[in-house]
Amino acid sequence: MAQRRFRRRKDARPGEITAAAAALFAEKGYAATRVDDVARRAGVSKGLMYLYFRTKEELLKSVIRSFIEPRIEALRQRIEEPELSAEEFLRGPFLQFIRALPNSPVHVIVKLMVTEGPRHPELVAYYWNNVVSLGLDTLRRLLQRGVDNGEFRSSALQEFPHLMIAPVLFAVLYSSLFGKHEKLDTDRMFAEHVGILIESLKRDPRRGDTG
Amino acid sequence: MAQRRFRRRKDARPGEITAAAAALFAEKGYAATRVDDVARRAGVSKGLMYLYFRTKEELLKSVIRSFIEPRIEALRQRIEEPELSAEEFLRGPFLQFIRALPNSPVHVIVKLMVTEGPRHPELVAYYWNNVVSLGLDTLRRLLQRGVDNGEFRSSALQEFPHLMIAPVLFAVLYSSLFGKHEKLDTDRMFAEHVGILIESLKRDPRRGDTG
Amino acid sequence: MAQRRFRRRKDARPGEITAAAAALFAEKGYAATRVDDVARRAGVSKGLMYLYFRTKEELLKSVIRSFIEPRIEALRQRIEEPELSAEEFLRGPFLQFIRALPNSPVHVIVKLMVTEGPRHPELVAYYWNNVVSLGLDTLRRLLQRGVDNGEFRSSALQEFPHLMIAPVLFAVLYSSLFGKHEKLDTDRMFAEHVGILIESLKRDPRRGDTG
Amino acid sequence: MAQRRFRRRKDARPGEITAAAAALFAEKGYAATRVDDVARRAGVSKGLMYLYFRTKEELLKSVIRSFIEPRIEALRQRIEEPELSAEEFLRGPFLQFIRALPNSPVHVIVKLMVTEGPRHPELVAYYWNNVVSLGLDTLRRLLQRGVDNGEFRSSALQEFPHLMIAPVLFAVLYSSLFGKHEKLDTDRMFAEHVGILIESLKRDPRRGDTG
DNA sequence: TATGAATGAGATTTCATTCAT
DNA sequence: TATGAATGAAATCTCATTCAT
Repeated sequence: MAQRRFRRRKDARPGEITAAAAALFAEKGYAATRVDDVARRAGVSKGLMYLYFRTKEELLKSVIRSFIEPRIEALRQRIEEPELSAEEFLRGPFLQFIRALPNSPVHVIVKLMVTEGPRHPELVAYYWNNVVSLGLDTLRRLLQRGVDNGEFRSSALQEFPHLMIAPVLFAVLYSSLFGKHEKLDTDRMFAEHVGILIESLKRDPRRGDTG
Repeated sequence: MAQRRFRRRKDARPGEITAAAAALFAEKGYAATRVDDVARRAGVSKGLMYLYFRTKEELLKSVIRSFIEPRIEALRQRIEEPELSAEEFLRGPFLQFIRALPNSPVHVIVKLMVTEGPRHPELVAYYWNNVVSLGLDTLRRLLQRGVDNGEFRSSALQEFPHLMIAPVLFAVLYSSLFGKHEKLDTDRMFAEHVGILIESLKRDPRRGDTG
Repeated sequence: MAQRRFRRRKDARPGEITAAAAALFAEKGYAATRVDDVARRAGVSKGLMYLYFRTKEELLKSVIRSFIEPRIEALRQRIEEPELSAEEFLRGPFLQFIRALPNSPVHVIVKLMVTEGPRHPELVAYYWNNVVSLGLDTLRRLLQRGVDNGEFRSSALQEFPHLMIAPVLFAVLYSSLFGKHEKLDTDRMFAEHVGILIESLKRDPRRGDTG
Repeated sequence: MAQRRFRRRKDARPGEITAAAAALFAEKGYAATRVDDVARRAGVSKGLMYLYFRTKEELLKSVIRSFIEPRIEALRQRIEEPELSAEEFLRGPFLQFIRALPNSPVHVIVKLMVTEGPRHPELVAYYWNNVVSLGLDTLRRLLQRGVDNGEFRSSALQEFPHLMIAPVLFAVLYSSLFGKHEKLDTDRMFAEHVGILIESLKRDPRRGDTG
């Protein structure tokens, strides 16, 4: 009988609010975003927000979790694709994966971690445990497989797989900050990057050395 | 009996205040730092702050400028050291330069640019013009010298010198965020990074390729 | 047990606040009135004030408008009462109108215009358009009617209807300033004033002259 | 021996400061004028101001006194010019006197009295005693002389000489506020005003009446 | 659930006044 | 005298949070 046409399913609400918050946090930063703004963008009253998130900080945590959680599984699954050689994996799925990142909302979480991380150690720990160390382990295992295969030489990259993803972090921040000044062709840059890595991994161990 | 409230040192004050602000901005972020805090840390009254900086934003701009200005000259001077070969330059002064960065206050400016940049395009432009594009140009010229020398092959790195410094940005942020979780040996990582770069630049052009 | 803090009367609030502000501005002047005072007098929190008026200046403008708007129509309507001769109008409704002014809150707006006008040209323009020039026009039309009637001679008063209301401004300010020193009987003074005006308007044009 | 070329006579200082303050108070109002502004305009350091005027209020009082004092004598002297008939006096010296006012700095004191008077009763009393009541008395004596002469009839103007100067107050404020909207020809308006007054004072007492 | 008016603590900013020099 | 850097109390303004409805 009543007017229930415009009533949304209430279960969608928290997600909608989190999404609105994520967009605004990315745009203006956490501190500069007013709860009012989030409510307006989510099409919800301010009071309702406090029904789902007890404080603004809760909202921040929710935003961060909402970015990490759906990606954990994806990350885990990408790990071993045993049909491919290590080099094929790097030139294929790995390159494809990192190419997608600059156009994805990772920049949101990167910015939030950079700005708010120092005041929220538990978020940092959560992110480190569920994303960073997981990712680094995966890369290490990949390199090890290459070494075991005989594809790759043993190298310091196994200690510093960070170097494999550093350009991704760089590209994400660079594009978001200096996009107006320089349009970075991240696709080609990442291809070059992977090329360099593989070159190094495959080089004749008798030559070259490292400081 | 001592405490002399009026210290009369007009010339030193702006610098002292800027330094205090920089420290706090780095620690807690711009928004979360109260003008009061800066004043207290600088050992100065709140009112005096507004004698030197008309608004909190002016203070931010001053902090950013104070980081950039003294480094512009340093950057310019480091450019060409003609006695060295390009490779020697990379393994010597360049490596030394980037090794110093994670322990320097760069992380302050990186964080500030990431957080406040989007709302202060003129600061971003200033930083891009005076630091970023200058640095990239320098690297490009170095690579070109190597190519002209016959030391290096011609490569896509000339288009993407960004890859040469990406690990620095990475390390700065990584250490500041995850320092508690992993102590990154940036000295060795950077050495490995330079090694990889040179290996790539020197490799026999008949082999290798790029995706 | 009673005091209900939330009174929920959105529609009434702006008016209540404006009224409180008007009273205080009149009493102490705009600059010397603190927003806090207005809030307290309106029985409202400081924060709420800024929900309705974005700055203290907005509040001032609102006060001024609140004085002018309701009077515009009154002014318009008083214009022509065709059953009365021009003289009858002056001795009747006109006299009655100006007699009411010194006891009305006009002094508030007069003071505010005098003090704050110079820094708010748009308010001055608004007041001039909606009150002053309207009033002067009305007086001119009245005089013209008298001339057309044959009641009045044609005179310089038609150019300077200002002279007809100058005593009102005078009385308003004089009473508010020197009320303690001299109690001015404005009723009788205005009657004398109207008498003088009519005497002048009706005099035999062959006699008298003007410097 | 020393550099005393630029040293002003210290006795001129207070006057210079008062003049600067008067100009600024007139322009922006007392409250909106900063002590700093006055110092700058007077070409003096802020500290020095406090040597001559212990508080900002002292400065205000000084400004007001500086306007009143030099005019008291002038007013007294203008009183009786026995060679002239009352009408000649009104059409001559009186008209000339009031014509000068709108172009003089009276508007400064008028504004200051209107705005600051309510909070400084002693200033109001001072002004009333030394200017207002003095002026009204003078006008009353003039009218009395006319009546005694047989020039004028006895009238309510003797009770309300205020009506004789009301247009002056009006013109001063009107010009200062609405000068941009209407350029008032105060010379002609005052002439008309005096004409009306004299007409009334001289009219045949058998006719006319006053409500 | 849902609203948004209302609060109040706390932030930024202003400015008369002081005081070492 | 003369300066102007420095102070601090008080003003304006902001915003996360509450709560009557």
